[in-house]
Amino acid sequence: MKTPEESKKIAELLFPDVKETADDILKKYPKRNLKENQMVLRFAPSPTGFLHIGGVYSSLVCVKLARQSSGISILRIEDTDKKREVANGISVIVDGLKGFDIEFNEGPKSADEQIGEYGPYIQSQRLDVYKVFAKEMVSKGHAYPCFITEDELGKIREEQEKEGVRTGYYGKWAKWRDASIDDIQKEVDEGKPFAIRLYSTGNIDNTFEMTDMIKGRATLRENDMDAVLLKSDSFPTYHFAHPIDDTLMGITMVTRGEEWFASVPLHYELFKKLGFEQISYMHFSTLMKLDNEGKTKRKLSKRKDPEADVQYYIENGYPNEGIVQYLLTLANSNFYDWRVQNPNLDIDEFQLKLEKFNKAGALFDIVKLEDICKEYIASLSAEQVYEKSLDWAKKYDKQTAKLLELNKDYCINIFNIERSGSKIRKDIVKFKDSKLQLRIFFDELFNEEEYEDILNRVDRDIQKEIVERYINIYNSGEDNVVWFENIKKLGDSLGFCSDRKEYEAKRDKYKGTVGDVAMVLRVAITKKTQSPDLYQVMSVLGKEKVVQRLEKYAQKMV
RNA sequence: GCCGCUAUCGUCUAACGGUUAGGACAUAGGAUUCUCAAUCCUACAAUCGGGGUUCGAUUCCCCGUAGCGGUACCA
Repeated sequence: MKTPEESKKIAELLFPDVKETADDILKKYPKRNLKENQMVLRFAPSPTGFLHIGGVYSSLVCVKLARQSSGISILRIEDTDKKREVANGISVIVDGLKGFDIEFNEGPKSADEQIGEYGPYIQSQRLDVYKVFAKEMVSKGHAYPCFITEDELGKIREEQEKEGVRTGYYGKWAKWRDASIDDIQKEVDEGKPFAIRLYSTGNIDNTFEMTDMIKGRATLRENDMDAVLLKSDSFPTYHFAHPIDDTLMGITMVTRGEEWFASVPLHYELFKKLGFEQISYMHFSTLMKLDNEGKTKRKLSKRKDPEADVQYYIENGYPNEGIVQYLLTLANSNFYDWRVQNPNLDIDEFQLKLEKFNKAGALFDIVKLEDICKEYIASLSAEQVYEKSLDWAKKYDKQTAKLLELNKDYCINIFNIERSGSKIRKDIVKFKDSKLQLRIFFDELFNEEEYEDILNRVDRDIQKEIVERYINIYNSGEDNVVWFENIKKLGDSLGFCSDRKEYEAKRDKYKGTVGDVAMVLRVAITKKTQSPDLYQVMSVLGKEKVVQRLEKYAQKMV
C-alpha cells in the first residue's frame, strides 16, 4: 500500500497534463430533474458495421421502457476498441434502428450530429473524461500503472495453469500492484507504455448480495482482479467507461445483455471506488438458436447465421412492424395475446413489465416470426400492401418496382384479392413475396412460366371442350354465386359431378368433380394448380385477358 | 478446470404450495358450393434426475446433470 502522498505523486507522474478533477467533470453533468419512476435508459452498442437482431431487441426494450415511464432514452456509441473500428459503424446503427422506428431522445442522430446535454455520446470523444477519473483513481490509491508486456502475461497464465489456480492478474500475481515509485519512475522515464489497473481490495471468498431487475436476488463473490481501466492506448475498457458514463449521463438502470452479468462484482467495486452511487441492473438473456441438429443452444452468431443481421430482414422485405412485434413477444410473452385481443391499439399502449422477462435465454424462432409477419400483412389494406411493397422493391427489386409504379390501381386490385370479408388471405410473409402475387397478372411475367400438367385428372380433349365451352358462357360482370353455378352447369353437361358426396359414392359414374372443371380453368388462366380465388383473379384480370388465355390454352390442347 | 446464472410440450411460455399442468407457434388428421392459403374442429406433445420439507411440490431447500455466460490492454 502506498501513502496518500505517494499515490498523488504517481498520479502526477502519469498524468502531468490532466488538470481537471473528478469534481470539475461531475459539475458539468448536473443531476437530472426527474420525477419519481421516470427512467433514464441507454442502449450502448459497439459500431462493428453490423446491426445484430439482438441489438434491435435491446434497443427496443430500452426505448420502450424509457418511454412508458415518460423518461429518457439514450444512444451511446462504445467505440473504444480501435481494432474493431469500422468506417460507417455509427450510421449502420442509427439508420438501422430508425428503420424500426426506434429513435432515442439523446445521442447521435447521424455520424456527425448528436443531440442532448449530457454528451458527447461517442466514447472516443470522451477520452479526456476517462483520463481525469483514471488520475483520480491513481491519486487515491485505487489504481496503479502496469507496465507488463503481453509475453509476461502469458507466462503468468502458464504458471497459474500449472499450479491449478485461477488465472488472471490479481493478488500476488499482480506484478506491478505494489511497485515502488522509483520503479514506476524508471519505466516512465524510458517512455514505456502503461495501462492503468484497478487496485482491487476485494476478497474472492467474500460474497455479497445484489438484486437484478430480471434475475432477482443473486449471491456473488467479490471481485479481486486488478482489471485494466485504461488501456495503454489511453482508451478506457468497457468496465471503466460503464460506471463513469452511466453516472454522468444520469442513467437510472443499466439494461444490458447477460454476458455482462459475470462482471457485476467488478462493476460494484468500481462504483464504490469511484465514489458513485450504484446504479441498478437488468440483465436480459441473449437470443439463441439451435445448433448441431437441435442438440445445443448457442448465441445467434454474426458469422454463421444470416438471420442474425438485420440486413437479412430488410433485404427480404420482412415488415419492421412484424419484427418488432416478435421481439416484444420474446421480451414479454403476454404481448402476443395482448396483440390478438387489441388488434387496433397502438403498440405504445402495451406496457412492458420487468417481471415478465424470462430468466433463461430464448431461442430465436424464425417460423414464429414469419407467422407474426404474415398476420401483420394480412391486417393491412391493399393500398398499404402496395405502398410497402413498392418501398421495398425500389431498393431490392427494380423490375417489380417498375411494374408497381406504372400500374398502381391494377396492383392495388391484385393485392385486394381475398383481402376483404372473413377469409383474409395470409400468404405474404414478407414484401419480397408480393412479387409472386403479380405473376398471374402481367403477361411479361406470365409468359415466362410453364403450364402445370393436369392430364392425370382430365384428358386433353375434355380440357379443350371445357375451355371452349366456357368461353361462350363467360360473363365478366356476374357475381360469385352465378359464376360458380355456371361452372357447375358446364360440368354437369360434360359428366362431372357437382356434389361431392354423390361423387364419393358413385365414382365411376362421373368423369370427375366441379373441382376438376375449375382446375382446368385455373391452369388455363394462371398456369398453376394453386392460385388465389379464381373468381376474383378473373375479375381483376378482365374479360379480354381471360378470354385470350382460355383461347390460347384451347389451342394448346389440340 | 474454476466462478456464476438458468431449467415446464419440438419452440415461446401460463399455472397464491391444491388445475384432468393451460395457451400460442410448429406438426399430423378432418371439415368447407373450386385449388392453395385462410378459417373451424381433432390429435400429438412437457414439469431434467435423485433426495428432502409438507396432508399435498412444476412451485420451497439440498445434491447431481445439462445448457448458457464469464474467466482479455473485446465489447
